[in-house]
Amino acid sequence: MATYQADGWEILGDPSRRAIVECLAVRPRAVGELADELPISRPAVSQHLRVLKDAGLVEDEAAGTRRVYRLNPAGVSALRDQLDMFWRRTLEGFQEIVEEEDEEKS
Amino acid sequence: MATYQADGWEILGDPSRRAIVECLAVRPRAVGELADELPISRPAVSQHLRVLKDAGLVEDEAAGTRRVYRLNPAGVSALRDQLDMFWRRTLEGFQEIVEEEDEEKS
DNA sequence: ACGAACGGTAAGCTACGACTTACCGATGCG
DNA sequence: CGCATCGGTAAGTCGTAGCTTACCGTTCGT
Repeated sequence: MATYQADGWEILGDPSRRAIVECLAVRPRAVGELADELPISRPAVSQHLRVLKDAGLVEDEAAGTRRVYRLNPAGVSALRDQLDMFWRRTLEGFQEIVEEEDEEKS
Repeated sequence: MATYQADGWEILGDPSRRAIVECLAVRPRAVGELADELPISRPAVSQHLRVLKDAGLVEDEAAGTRRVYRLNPAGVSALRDQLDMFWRRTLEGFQEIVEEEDEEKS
């Protein structure tokens, strides 16, 4: 896999990209369909799809003159894990502090 | 709370900010200490801390001439929840697709 | 075989975010 | 009291991510 994980956060840091992911989560779509639902142009969508594809988050499939994109299960869960790692590392040392604070969450 | 959640992803999208959070997770620190451990200047750290504070992720406490920052448990878990919501929404509709794919990995 | 639909790519513009230097107020110490 | 340390703020620079328009190749339909 030459997925070359671009840090995860960089990828989902962009709102348009998150929208695309959420959109594809509902069901696979062609590029034009995505562009219709988003406030950006079709080329912009194409560029985002490229990033998502490089990250292994989506895969594409030719369907006639159209190109249908869908989420890639493996890529999605890989990214999810990567982000979870951050939280794990953070909350790990952080746990002690929380315990000191005890009841703080109102 | 006028925390005004700046979308979560925007906040942790920046590597320096993530580094600060991880750093504070270990133990509270003064601004200068943070600047020493990071490859950026002290004012830059200050600006990041501002963002993190506005987001309710950290809280500060005056200690003499120094100002000690620490993670805010409530803010951290709130942010975590917010990000989890994205995953939940995404994976929800996505689940069906995964089941269709069944064994597709490898 | 021609025209239309679809989508990827190139080139260029723009806006914004991160960083720096410079300055200032506040606090602690001799 | 000055003097030094610490940190927040202002102002300005710079890089880059995201967007658009324009163009081109490919595929389907008739």
